[in-house]
Amino acid sequence: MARLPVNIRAMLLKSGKEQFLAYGFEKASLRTICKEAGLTTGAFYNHFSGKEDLFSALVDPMLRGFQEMYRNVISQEMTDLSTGIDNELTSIAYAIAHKDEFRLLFECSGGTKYEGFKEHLIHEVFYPSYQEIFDRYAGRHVDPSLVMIILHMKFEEYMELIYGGYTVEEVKKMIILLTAFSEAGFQKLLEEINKES
Amino acid sequence: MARLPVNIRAMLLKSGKEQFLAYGFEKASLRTICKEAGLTTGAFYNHFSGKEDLFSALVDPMLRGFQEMYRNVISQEMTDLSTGIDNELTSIAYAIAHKDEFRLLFECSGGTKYEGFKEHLIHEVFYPSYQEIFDRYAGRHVDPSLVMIILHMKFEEYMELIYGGYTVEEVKKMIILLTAFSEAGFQKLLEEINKES
Amino acid sequence: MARLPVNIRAMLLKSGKEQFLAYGFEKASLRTICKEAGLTTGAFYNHFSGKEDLFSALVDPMLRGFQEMYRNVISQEMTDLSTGIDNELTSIAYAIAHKDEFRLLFECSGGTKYEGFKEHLIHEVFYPSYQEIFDRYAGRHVDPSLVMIILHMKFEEYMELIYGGYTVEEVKKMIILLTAFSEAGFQKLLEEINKES
Amino acid sequence: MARLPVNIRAMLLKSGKEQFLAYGFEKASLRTICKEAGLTTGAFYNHFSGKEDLFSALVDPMLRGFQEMYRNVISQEMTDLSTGIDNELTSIAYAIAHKDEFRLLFECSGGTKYEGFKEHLIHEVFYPSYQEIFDRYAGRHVDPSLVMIILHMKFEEYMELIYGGYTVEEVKKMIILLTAFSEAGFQKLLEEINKES
DNA sequence: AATGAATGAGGGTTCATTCAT
DNA sequence: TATGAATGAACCCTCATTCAT
Repeated sequence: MARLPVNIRAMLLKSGKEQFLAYGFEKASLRTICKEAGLTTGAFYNHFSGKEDLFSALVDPMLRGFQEMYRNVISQEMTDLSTGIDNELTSIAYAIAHKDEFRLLFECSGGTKYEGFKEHLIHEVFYPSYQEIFDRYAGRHVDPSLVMIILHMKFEEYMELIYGGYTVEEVKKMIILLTAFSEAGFQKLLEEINKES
Repeated sequence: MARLPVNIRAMLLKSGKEQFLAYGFEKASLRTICKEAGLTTGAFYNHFSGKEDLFSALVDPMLRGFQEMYRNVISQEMTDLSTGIDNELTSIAYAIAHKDEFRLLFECSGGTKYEGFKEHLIHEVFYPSYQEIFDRYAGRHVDPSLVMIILHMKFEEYMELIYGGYTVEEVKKMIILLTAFSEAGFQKLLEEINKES
Repeated sequence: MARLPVNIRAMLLKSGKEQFLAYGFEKASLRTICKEAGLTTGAFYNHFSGKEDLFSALVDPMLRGFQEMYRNVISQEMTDLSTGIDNELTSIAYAIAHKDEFRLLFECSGGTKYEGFKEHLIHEVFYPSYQEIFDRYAGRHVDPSLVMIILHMKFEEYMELIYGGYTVEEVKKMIILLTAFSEAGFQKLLEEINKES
Repeated sequence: MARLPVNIRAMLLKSGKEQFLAYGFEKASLRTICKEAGLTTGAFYNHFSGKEDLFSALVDPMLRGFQEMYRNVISQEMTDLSTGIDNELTSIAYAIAHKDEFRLLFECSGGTKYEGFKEHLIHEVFYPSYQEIFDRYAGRHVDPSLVMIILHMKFEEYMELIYGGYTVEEVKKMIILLTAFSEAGFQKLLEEINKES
């Protein structure tokens, strides 16, 4: 019996992505993933070493790409604060191009080694540079709680820009406005803080 | 044999809350919940009609209270914009007082009828009034996408204030600062929008 | 539907013993064990916490009993060498009374925490006292290799006495003869060794 | 692409031996055996007809050699009892030279047609001649149970000599001592038996 | 000779729920 | 009301073997 020349791996990635997005890693059924890809669960293991391996295959390439990109962005940011908007746009454009994988990572990774990635990102990756930028900009040590809250808000802004279904063009316009929003807000915040003390 | 006069229902609610918070609704094991409450799974069904009924019992009272409170708050807000900070504080104080239940609702409700409650709240409850307030304040129709993004950021701000482990006093101070942040940001945003058109 | 008042636990122990003896721990199928006991695999877990728990339940009581008995036997043996035959008989009678459990422990425990128990017994429990008795008896240090070989032979003797299907009476007669065999052999062995050096 | 002139069959035999020795026939994974031999499971079947065929190929040549050798040894033994030690040494030297295959046969053959080979050897091959030699030596019919037990002990002695990691020289010395042990023991045994009756 | 994909049954375990007692 | 045993389907994964290419 001739088998169709379809790329089985690609079909597994496709149905895996669908199921993981729909139910999360743990709840997603490998049986269903296989059924939708048209093979038995036994056959699955000729292509991936297990459920988590499939998840990794969906998420890892994007993750490595993002990390590399972020390294470039942050090194620029630390030397030249004015590159902010361009860098944000670069990051978000990348994320939009890998929207599904981001969602997998942030919202469907419970039970995998990627669980808690969002918190890791915020606390270990973004926060230190954020605090430093805030402190430098303010010329004093800014309350970490405030920094963290604003960072969370910023992160949520990104999420909406990524998941909102916007084109990169639309995102660009919005980022300009939202950056105006954030910077004006931050300046006002500093004024208030200085009034206090 | 005399039984201790403990309130079985209360113990189930307590261990249910613990397990749901720790593992989420779906992954939490009813067996474990019952074991921790000191009874068998069979006995459980004399007190609740099922796993989800227990979850509802944890979340529903708070939810009704919150909805009532929110109705009052929003009706004031619509008639007098200056009541903002007080109303926010009222809402957040309520949420802090029911922190666990909020977390159940927002982060542990996957698999229940409350799944997607956060999105429901944002889109169906908060968004309409937000859009109206923004439009009125701006004196023109503000891009719904922008409103939605800022609403999401605002929501994240609340989340952090609720979950951050702050006292109401600390929250009050932060809200004042963060309101300054938001309002200055919003004014700047309007300026930019008006420049564009 | 009335259930028969059979002791389910006992039936599981019975069919578990059968399957473990027939196929060993790893190859034995829990599904089959349950089927033979007349229940579903799900129900099994109301009685035991898992496959190995069932195995332990078969083997542990006997093991604890044997260890206690051995402690008594060996303390006598170390103070009075002439008690040998009685003590051997005591041990072997115990083992015969728990023949199946011994076989489980020695031949069917691969994959459980009891794996390698026979080697443990020989090397850690029997060998040290054997070496000491031999050395004392010979009045010099006996080659450990020889001691170990003779210990293995002794162990095999016990195995045959246990598994051979003999009554305790028959075993008693045989032990007397086999002890004569061993002791005469050992004396001769010592002569030869002394001749050498 | 030129393939290296390695002998695939030999590599399969090598990795098969390793895996079977390490995990036993049943638990050893054919996949792993093939992987270690550097080919796919599919290719395996061009060299062997199945898992058990590979096992046979490891064990059969040695087995035939041993059987032939044993026939010579036993025919001598039956005509001239004094050849005992030399014959034992011959057998054991053969076994040491094929130590791995012996272990495969005796300890790793569960699930193959060779399962129970040790018992077969003892009961069908060794026992008849042993009984005859004993009877002849004693000048009367010796209790088969005793013969069987002593045969088992003898067999265990051989096992230890084979697996103990000794050189043939060391084994020779030990056999002399152990034969003294056995023969003195056996003579004493006969005395006791004759006393009884 | 070799590949690699497929099979299909089987492995132990967990689950929310039911129900006779 | 409480018990604890039972259900039966689902979970991910492994296996020796087959076979078109």
